Amino acid sequence: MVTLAEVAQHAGVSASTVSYVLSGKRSISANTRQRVERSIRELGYHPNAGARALASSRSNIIALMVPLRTDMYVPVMMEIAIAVATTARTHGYDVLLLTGEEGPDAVRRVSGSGLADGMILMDVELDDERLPLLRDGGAPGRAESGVGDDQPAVLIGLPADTTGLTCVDLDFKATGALCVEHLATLGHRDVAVIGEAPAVYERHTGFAERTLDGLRSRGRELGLRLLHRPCEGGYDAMAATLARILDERPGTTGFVVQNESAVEPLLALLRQQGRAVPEDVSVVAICPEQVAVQASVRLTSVAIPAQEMGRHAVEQLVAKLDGRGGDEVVLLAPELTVRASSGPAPVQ
Amino acid sequence: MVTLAEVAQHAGVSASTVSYVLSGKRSISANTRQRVERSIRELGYHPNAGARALASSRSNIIALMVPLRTDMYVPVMMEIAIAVATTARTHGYDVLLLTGEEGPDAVRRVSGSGLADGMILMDVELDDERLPLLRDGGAPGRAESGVGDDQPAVLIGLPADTTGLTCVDLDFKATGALCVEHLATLGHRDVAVIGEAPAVYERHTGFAERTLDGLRSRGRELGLRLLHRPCEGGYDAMAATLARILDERPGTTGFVVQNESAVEPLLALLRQQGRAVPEDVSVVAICPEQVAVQASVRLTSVAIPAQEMGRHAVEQLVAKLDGRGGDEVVLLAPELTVRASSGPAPVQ
DNA sequence: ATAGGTTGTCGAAGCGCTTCGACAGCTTTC
DNA sequence: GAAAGCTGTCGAAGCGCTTCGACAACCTAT
Repeated sequence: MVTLAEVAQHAGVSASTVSYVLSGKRSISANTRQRVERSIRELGYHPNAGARALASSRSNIIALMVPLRTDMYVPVMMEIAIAVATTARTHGYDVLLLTGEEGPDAVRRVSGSGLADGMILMDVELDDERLPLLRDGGAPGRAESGVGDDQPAVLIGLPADTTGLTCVDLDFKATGALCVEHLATLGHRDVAVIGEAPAVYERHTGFAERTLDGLRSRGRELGLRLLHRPCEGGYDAMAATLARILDERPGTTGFVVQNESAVEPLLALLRQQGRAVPEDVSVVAICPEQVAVQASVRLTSVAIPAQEMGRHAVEQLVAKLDGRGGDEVVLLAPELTVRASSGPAPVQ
Repeated sequence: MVTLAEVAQHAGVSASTVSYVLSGKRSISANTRQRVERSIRELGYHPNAGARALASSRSNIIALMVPLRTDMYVPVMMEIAIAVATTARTHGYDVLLLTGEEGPDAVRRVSGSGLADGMILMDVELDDERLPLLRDGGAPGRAESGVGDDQPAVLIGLPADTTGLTCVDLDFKATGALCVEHLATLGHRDVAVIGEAPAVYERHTGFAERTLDGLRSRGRELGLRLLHRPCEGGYDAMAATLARILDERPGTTGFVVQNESAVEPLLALLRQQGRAVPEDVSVVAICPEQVAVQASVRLTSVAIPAQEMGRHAVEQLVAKLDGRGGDEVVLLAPELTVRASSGPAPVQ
């Protein structure tokens, strides 16, 4: 293991000079800098992370807490995680992967031990247990949580109460609104919403409820008749759900699908029943681009901008860590792309 | 920030005593231990990770390098990553998430800086650039790589040359063999293999080639006629591939699918062409369980034991870090589960 | 009773880095 | 031409922990 001191000796300068070359926190003459850089290269020096963290009380690590369950949106989660890791590196940070398993304890552990400088939380519930630990010392007094030095954090997702929190998310309410608008414009009156698995709603995951809110309130304004049904992924569950929907509202011509693992089953079932897409029924999905273009019918969809969310979250967090306070809540505007799965409602 | 010294003072003992209570490396009287533990609880003490790493030259962190690309097996990757994180925690380790982007440099950086105690690499290519950095100081002399103190590592996947490396993987050769055996037993003679995207083969990812090897050699023994076609995911690509296959071998009655994003398109296309599954054609998939049971036809499949691979990898690595050298190469035995997508070959 | 073990605790050194204050040698300013 | 300000470098303190050797206090075996 090469140390700072060895580099210093090799370059004929003091240790502090090498440190300043590395950090750029004091000016160094071009000459000295070059000698030091050369020594660093020749000796293959890498600063020791532990020593650095100890001396500077900065670990240059961001913790990312991903959901443990894999019952939804796996590709989205993965894409976010990778975007976070990649973006973090461009800012000189590494990423520590935490699972939701430990819950609030993980937050305490990481923040107490100085393992990470800040954290990014995914899969935030409306009233998440971890939030009290993250709010910056706002209203309820100091000793509210035990984490005195508030842990800089960014949420991907939106809890019920965002005071004192920084959040990044797709604007799911606008997303819902956009979907029904599109269908309404095409003349559809009876629209069914294939939602996430019931468990997702029971958990009070914000995005599912916000989407529904957007769908409903805009749907009402536009005079649509909306039927919402949660649905587990897979063919069988979708078959049952579809049967119920068509039983209740035989005139349904528009579908909004939020559960990506219900998309392909739905298309197959519709085909099987002789309902042509988009001639007889239109389908709008809320899903990653890739799913939309790879489906058996190219789907009209609102994309979930996973990468952008990950990138944004990191940038907000880095801004916080640098003392530049970022915005509080960033909602990314949804974009609907028209593809081959939606068209004018059939004349009755 | 509570420090060791504060805990020591609060408990009326010396700092080293507290340290020994924490590490258990020396015996401590029950009385003292309890006093110290009480102080730790009352003060909410968490050892500082940096200081600990510096003093002990152990970070208690495992680095996990995931592929940057998301062109294949995303759910598998995610499941492995989560299993790694979860298992690591049970051994007192945290997980650092690295993307393949940095390549060999990431290995050098992490191992040089002491950021992690060991690493787990996924998506290993047959002749991976990162391997020379990981082989323990074997044949080619000391200065072979620049990483003198060899970085303990475990690969998930199998490179061409495994000397000096610890690897965990599904036995893909046996997997391929198992698939053709199943089809042969059912009386199928003409079998088509829907492979991964061409890029996966060009990259010389071990598992794809090993599967093919197993399929071919066992297929030959059983007297099958095998046709292998790489295939991008999605409906259009699958349609083109299927057309070519049926054009070339109209008598094809068996399919082995390795690309999970080709599964559903294939089923849809077969249905569309009036070929019933499993009456007219049989389909065997190599995919995670979840995909197999959620498909529109419950698929006969060989499962990819993602969780088990992740868990195994961590356990091997922890064993290495504890000085108990693990096995060198662990190949998990494949298991074929018969479901509704395979049946006797039609009589011609 | 005495030499030799155990057991439980402490003090101090040191891990490799950052950072503060000091200062030598300049240049600028009136 | 002295005061004031830069610039570039160094030495030393210290970050919070682990770990080694020392040693008091006790417990055996002779």
